[in-house]
Amino acid sequence: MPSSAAAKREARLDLDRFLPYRLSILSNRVSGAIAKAYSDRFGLSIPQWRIMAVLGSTGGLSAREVALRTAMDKVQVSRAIDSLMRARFVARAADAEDGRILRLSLTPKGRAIYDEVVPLALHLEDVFLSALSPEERRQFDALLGKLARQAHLLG
Amino acid sequence: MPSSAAAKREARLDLDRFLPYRLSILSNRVSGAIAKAYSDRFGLSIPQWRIMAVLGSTGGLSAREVALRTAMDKVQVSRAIDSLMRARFVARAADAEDGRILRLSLTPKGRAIYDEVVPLALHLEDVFLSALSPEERRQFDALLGKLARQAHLLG
DNA sequence: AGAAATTGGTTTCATTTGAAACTATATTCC
DNA sequence: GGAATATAGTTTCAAATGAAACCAATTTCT
Repeated sequence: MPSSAAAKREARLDLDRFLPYRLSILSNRVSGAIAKAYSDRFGLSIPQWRIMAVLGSTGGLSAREVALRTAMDKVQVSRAIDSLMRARFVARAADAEDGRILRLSLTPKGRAIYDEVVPLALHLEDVFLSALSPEERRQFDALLGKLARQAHLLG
Repeated sequence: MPSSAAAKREARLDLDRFLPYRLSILSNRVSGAIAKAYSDRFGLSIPQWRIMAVLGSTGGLSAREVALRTAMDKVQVSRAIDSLMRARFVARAADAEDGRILRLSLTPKGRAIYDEVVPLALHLEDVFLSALSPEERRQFDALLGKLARQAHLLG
């Protein structure tokens, strides 16, 4: 069933050349650097910030919809929302039609933080990507898209 | 201080286009799929497997060296080694010169597992990368290298 | 030589995490 | 209409995690 690279016996695997591993290291480094910036300046964790990010561009989502968009699980979302509500960054209101659903949105205070964090986020992305030329960025973007679709199938 | 993309006011940020986020999702999906395969078939966690992987290609490393190569922290390494030793996949012996150091290696049993897992790992990598043409794989490899170096600076 | 500082590795403790159980509302099926 | 099932969201409990404290062996400095 393996095809090309999978050798016969005495197979070797060099972690430094194993793409899933390299991807994981890179992602952790980048997320770590960003998490530190958010946390230092705004006291936000990555899950908290992700929720702010989706609510900042689309208000009125339910927790479940937030979970779908952020690829977080519902427990994590529930807990992050809890802390964001205690910090008064996020508010919620019952849905008019479905009593199980709570619609979430940024408070003015939350919006103010959002407006500060977004430029920081974009700046960090920019610094990270400054290692690539514009053409390379487009390539990377496209390749990431293809791989994401592929990974979706494996999942 | 931000430069290009960081807009003025009413800044928006679409998570789906934010590269650090996309990278994180992709990496988690891929690692998750691989972790499941290792765990289902061999009962190995990702940290455990990473240690097996480095010891498989270079025996006689110390825990510290393993930690360096795998980008894991020393607590995590210590614990994973503990479990691998209980499973008799890994053995260790005191270093002749430095009494603090314990040199690690795969046992025959560990080597046998390693020889089974490597083809599986390479196969999964292959399936994952089958979304890309050979040329695209080379590109992705190169871009990942550039970004890793860049991320190293930020870290 | 011996005190002080370093380094390899483990343990402790508090926090984070996720799976499964749970509550409450909606929907489906008879 | 009402029992059975499904869905939104929260809570519980056990395991994974990491920072800091810790132990032991080594090196450095005087």
